[in-house]
Amino acid sequence: MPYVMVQIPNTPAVPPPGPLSVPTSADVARLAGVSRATVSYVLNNTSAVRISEPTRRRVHAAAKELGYVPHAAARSLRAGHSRMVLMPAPNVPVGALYSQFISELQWALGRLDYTVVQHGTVGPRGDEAARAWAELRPVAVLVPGAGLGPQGVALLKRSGARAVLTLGPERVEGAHALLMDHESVGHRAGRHLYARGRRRIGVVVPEEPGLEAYSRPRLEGVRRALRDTDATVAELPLAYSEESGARLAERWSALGLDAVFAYNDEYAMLLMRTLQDQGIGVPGDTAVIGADDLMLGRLLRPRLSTVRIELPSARDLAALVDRAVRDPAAPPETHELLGATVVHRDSS
Amino acid sequence: MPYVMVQIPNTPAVPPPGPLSVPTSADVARLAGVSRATVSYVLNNTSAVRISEPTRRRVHAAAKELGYVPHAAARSLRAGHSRMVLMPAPNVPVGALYSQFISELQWALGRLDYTVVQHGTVGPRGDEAARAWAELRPVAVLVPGAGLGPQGVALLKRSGARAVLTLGPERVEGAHALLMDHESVGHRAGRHLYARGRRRIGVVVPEEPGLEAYSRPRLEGVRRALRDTDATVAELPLAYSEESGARLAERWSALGLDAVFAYNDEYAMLLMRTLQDQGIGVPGDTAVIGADDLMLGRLLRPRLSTVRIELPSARDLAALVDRAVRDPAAPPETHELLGATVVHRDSS
DNA sequence: TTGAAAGCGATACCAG
DNA sequence: CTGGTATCGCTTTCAA
Repeated sequence: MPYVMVQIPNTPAVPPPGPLSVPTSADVARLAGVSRATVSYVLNNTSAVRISEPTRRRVHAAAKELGYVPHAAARSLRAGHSRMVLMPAPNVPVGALYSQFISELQWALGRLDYTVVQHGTVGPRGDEAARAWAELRPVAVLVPGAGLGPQGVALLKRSGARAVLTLGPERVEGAHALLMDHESVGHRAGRHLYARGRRRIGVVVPEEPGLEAYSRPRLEGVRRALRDTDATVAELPLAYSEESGARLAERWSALGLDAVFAYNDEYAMLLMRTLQDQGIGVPGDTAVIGADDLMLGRLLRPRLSTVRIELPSARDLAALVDRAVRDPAAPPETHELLGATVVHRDSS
Repeated sequence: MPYVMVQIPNTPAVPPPGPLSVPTSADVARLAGVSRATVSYVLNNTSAVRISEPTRRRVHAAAKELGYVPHAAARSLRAGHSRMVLMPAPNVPVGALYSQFISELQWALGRLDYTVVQHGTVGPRGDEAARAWAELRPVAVLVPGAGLGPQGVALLKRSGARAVLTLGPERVEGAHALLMDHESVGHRAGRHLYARGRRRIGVVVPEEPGLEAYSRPRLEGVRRALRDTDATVAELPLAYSEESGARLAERWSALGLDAVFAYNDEYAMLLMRTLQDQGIGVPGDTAVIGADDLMLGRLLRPRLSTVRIELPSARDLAALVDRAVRDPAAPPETHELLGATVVHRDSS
């Protein structure tokens, strides 16, 4: 004989024991002897509704006793929106400068009551990753670097993102752009070296994958600075290892360069060391300039010249995100962040 | 006369136009002329159900046309679980070593089909933050550093986390522990300096907030190494700036130290530079040893001695997370990650 | 092979 | 002041 399973709606005969099941607002309601609606009102301090003080206390007590934590997904499903700002987690080793910036940005957005999540993306292609990001229905997406194309932006917006901001070398259709003009970093370096009388100029290009987005524009910037001059530019692949540095230094006299822009301060330190070990004088034989203005550079001897990059203030950027979220219809803004300035020390 | 609003369930008279609303599976179903169930079957390749090829194609076409992206929150709400592994985003400037490790871990967990989310926490207190993490109902939580207490762990578990792992100086009740034994880092350094004949030993303690979790154990390790010997230990507060370094160096002869463990390689570089600028010989007058074995140290002259820290392999750690998730009932494991070894170069 | 419907957890209407 | 209930988007039995 077939039997029928009868499920009593919303009221299991025995409350499921212990840590086996996660407490819900219904559990809190049951324990407090009120309805789920009341629980919701109390825990969210809904001002449109007055709940008596004894009831409030019972609800709070019940919630604490059960260790109740609201379910963010359920809440935002119901609400139709969240306050999640999504950023892809960097998948290349990223400098101290940048991680610091991320931290500050998180803090600043937190002040505005946003929650920042960094999503660990598998593939390097932004437009595919955009799909994974869109599944989380973030209210805003902040994408550093290149890789996100117009269709990625469109996908995110169709999925409810009220603002998409890119932080990178070029504008992307439909997104607010914070142009980090790495080309101008190279340009400043090239102009500086030229002004110092150098004419045969090398540019370090890191061999580590994932840095092309920065190294290419920097190289192009140097090229542009020296176009229509009597100076020449040589591209110098270099991995961040002593061996690679030594190999480059050995070839140095054959290269006949009198100056080098070393991509950043860390590569500059590596190169300076290996040049000095080869008996090549800095800045006498070869001038060296880095970028990023790390503490590191000030500690080297000779002190390292560098191109300092002014990152946008985290608070300003957070405010921009907030404005964009509040007014999604506004046309995408473009901000030029050209804070590249040469800090001339002793190595150039 | 009162009027009644009749809402036709699930079938708005006019499909909402354009990008105003986010397409749902119901929209896909309507466009493809099938039911929502069928859409779900097709898009998830449900093997228990056979769907005719023409239907599949219609569904896929409709999904693509609408730019449909499934709603992760709704899905995991229904499913009752997610594959999200949550980590707090570091809120202190963290070394290159560590960011590299995070990247690899994300990749390794991605291979196991987990999604890693770094949550930007506001307060530094882990137990309060735990509540915010719990709202996201992650399947596992991976917490570096100290700050998460037993009640934080309990809260996360009650909220459905099948595994909580801490990556830090000490065990936490209820969580799997990967003990990063910073005390032994200090111990190795102290023993090394003692063996090299040094007796008046300084230990740099960074003044930057947030690093105490690491600097305290390292200091204690040195103390332990030198207990019951004729050596003395002096605590040296130092901020990561040239001025702070210079101030410390000026006091140096008054301090009468013949060796120093400089917290890590970066602080060691700072200190070495300011000592040398004061005419204090390294290692002649004062031996210096750092930690972390950064490239940086090999490029200094004298080459920097250091304590190398073996981080666990990201793949192993990912596998551990996976095991813990699969078998939440298993008792918490404790893994000692004592990979601290002295790399003796020229500065000590 | 496809469709109808229940329900995951939380919120906000409306009625009592 | 409080409770019932529809709803968000999706998956998954159960029926047809």
